[in-house]
Amino acid sequence: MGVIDRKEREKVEMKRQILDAARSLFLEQGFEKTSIRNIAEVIEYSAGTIYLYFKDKNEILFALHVEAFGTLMQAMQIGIMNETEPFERLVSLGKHYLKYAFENPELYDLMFVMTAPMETLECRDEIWCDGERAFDVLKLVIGECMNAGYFVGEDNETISVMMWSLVHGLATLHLRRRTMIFPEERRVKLLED
Amino acid sequence: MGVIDRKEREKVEMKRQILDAARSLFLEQGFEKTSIRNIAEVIEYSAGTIYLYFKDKNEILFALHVEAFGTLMQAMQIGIMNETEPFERLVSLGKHYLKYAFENPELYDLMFVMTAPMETLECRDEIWCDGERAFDVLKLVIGECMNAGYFVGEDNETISVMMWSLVHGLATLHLRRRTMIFPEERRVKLLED
DNA sequence: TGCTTTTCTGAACAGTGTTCATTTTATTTG
DNA sequence: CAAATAAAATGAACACTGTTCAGAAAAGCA
Repeated sequence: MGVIDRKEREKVEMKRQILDAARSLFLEQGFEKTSIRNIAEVIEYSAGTIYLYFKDKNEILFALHVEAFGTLMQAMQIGIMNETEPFERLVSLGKHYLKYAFENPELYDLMFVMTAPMETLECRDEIWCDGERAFDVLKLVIGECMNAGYFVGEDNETISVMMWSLVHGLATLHLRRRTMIFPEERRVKLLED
Repeated sequence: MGVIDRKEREKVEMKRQILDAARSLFLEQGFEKTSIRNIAEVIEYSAGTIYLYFKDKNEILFALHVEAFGTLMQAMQIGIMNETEPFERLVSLGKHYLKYAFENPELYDLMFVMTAPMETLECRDEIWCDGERAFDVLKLVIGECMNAGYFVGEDNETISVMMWSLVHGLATLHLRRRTMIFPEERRVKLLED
């Protein structure tokens, strides 16, 4: 029965097609302004067909959310690999995080800002375990820094929250305002001592 | 002609009624899920009537946005009044900012997160001048701190952006996740040295 | 009282997410 | 190969959305 294997492949390929079209449209004109019919038109199917592959418009968003977290994690991993000295690692991690946010502003939005349509869904818990894994990476790097004598007398988790807050705040403020003209990089270096 | 004065009063009162109903519904079920007909039903008028007082659903959101910034500014002013020593002022400012964000989570969202429906409008510039005034307050307080010898060798604007990023990040992360269980206050104190 | 202006309504339009009976297409069986 | 069965795709339909606008109702003025 090679047929059922092929069917399976066709199914995931169809999902891919839908997700690609959806991402492109979401990032181009936003989630709310993109209709199922729009997506259907792009992939040249009828609107109803999409509901054979995703039960919801929200489920499409959710799938894209998971993907986006995957690529962010990848970017963070690269940030870690590049440096060996603990503190430099932290700086590199921050830089790559911001780089990702600035290069994929709409995706970043989709990950951290657009909770609104999600919280209707019951996925609220599972959706953030990706986020927590990213947070674990940060805690790990900061742990190294503490071992190297950097944040003396402070709690790891506290420092991690601080760091993430700082960088996340930097990201969202930048994405929503011009406030800082260009030198994002210098800031990352200046901030810790 | 006291009549036209009364008409004017009735007009602003009607606007108030609409805004109150809209705020309540927005904060309760979200912007997108609230329809003009919902608002109309609450104030016991027909849907069309609302368009005699606001040209858009977005304009209603905009009006609420302005109001929310007003109350935030108020909260910040109180934060400043309470302390005289520059650094304690900064801490108090941060605390009151966070307090406001945590006590009015949906309003905070409305101010800083829900840009999505706004950016369609041309108001992008005027809408943020409120935000910049709040930022000016921060710069002022930080300026005092620098005079008192706190952030040596750093740029005022840079520090201000850092501070705001940190606090804003803290706010949004907290509003979107449980991550930090309770001790938000201690953090504000720990962070600067 | 009539006449004018303001306020309000409710039907209409084009769009939305979603469902489902029906038709088209693909696979398996005789 | 043809008939029967299973799978996939359609498009009409439903209840909703924001928004507009001709006409009805109310209020102000002479």
